Amino acid sequence: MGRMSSFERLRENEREIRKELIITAAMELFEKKNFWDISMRDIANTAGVSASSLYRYFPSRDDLFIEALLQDISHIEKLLKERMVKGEEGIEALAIAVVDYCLDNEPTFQMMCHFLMRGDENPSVNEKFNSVQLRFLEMFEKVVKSIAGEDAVTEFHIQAFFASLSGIVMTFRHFPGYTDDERRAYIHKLALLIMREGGTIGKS
Amino acid sequence: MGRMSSFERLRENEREIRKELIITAAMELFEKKNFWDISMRDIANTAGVSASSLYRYFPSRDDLFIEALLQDISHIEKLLKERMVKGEEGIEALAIAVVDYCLDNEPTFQMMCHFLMRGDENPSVNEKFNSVQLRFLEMFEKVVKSIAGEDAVTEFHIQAFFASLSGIVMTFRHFPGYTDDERRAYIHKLALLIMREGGTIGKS
DNA sequence: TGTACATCAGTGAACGCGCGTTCACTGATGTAC
DNA sequence: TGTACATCAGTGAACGCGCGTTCACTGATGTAC
Repeated sequence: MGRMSSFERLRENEREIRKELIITAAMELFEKKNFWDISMRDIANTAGVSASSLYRYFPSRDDLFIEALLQDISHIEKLLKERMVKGEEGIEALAIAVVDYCLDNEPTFQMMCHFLMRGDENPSVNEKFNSVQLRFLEMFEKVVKSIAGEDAVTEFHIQAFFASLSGIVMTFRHFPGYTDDERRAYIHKLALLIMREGGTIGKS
Repeated sequence: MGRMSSFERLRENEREIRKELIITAAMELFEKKNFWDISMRDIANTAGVSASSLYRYFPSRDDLFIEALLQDISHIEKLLKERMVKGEEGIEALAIAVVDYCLDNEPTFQMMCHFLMRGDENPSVNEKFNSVQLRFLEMFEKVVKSIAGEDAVTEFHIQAFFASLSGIVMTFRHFPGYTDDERRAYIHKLALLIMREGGTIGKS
């Protein structure tokens, strides 16, 4: 960044605050809409600015949402840690917590899947998402190790583990013929199955 | 359907054949394009008809692709069985085969994820996709049981199992910093981890 | 103190695009009597 | 055999939409001298 006058720093701060406000507006919309149905105009309206203003702060819609995703990481981390402190313990409780987060924050989950699926297009967006993905996995690693101990688990296990959970959520999130609660219970069950007995299939 | 004259039956057959040709055209495009970048006009051009003609056969784009997905099921089933016959054996080989299919047929995988993620919108499409999803899972169940035996596995295991594989593929399909081959090897590794030692995390 | 200039947040209007889909129509084929 | 009618595949042109994004501009604030 180099030297900055106090004024410059102040302006820079204000700029960051405004970015923050825009992202907050976007995340408010998550309570009302699908990730895919949120337009730049929606976000602008919610933030109380014009659509063109958004482009002063984010080069594109994708860039904006990547930053929202970045926010979510710390949000999730905090939430998981809280749940762990509250007496729920062990990797299995963590898995349930992760699943619940995905179910209770659909647009975040949609957003993540969106970026995972589109591995092409704008290279700058891609690069940003890649680093977000890495931070995600690091965050999970950190949380798992704080529960199971430093050496109990390899990086690979953790990765396989969280990727599996998202697959289960994705596959059964709208499974037909159940109420929301039943679906959640079902997903919990499958998640625990993976955690506990993944390896026992066909071995008995 | 009731009684049909021979002429009516003939016409009905021709109609089915034309539908087939359209779907084939769509699947040809899978070799060139993303699922999301294939437009009705693209399909029409490839099939050698006008875009408006497609609507004589399919009420909407989604309906068209659902039928393509339906085709894929039998395609995958055949392919998995072939691989199993060729001497590769066991659930683990099956997992690798499934992963490979997803990696080698990106647009099919994208299409599946697309419908899994959009659990709203057109209800008729939804209903169709739900039945496709059920058939998918039944197909996997059938294949697994033909390998591991009728009673070796529960429905739940199989579901958790395939959902996990798709999660792993989705998460690491574009993981940065690897070549395609390395990525594939990495995904194989994670898939096998889930199959073999899912339950051992944090238990040692 | 005043004047000329630079910076930047913010805006309304418009661009440009491509999409899925519909519409009114043609022309071929078969049917009824 | 001929005539009137029904059915349906197929089409080109257009609809209608909403999107992300850009543009030319205003107005406030700070800076240089």
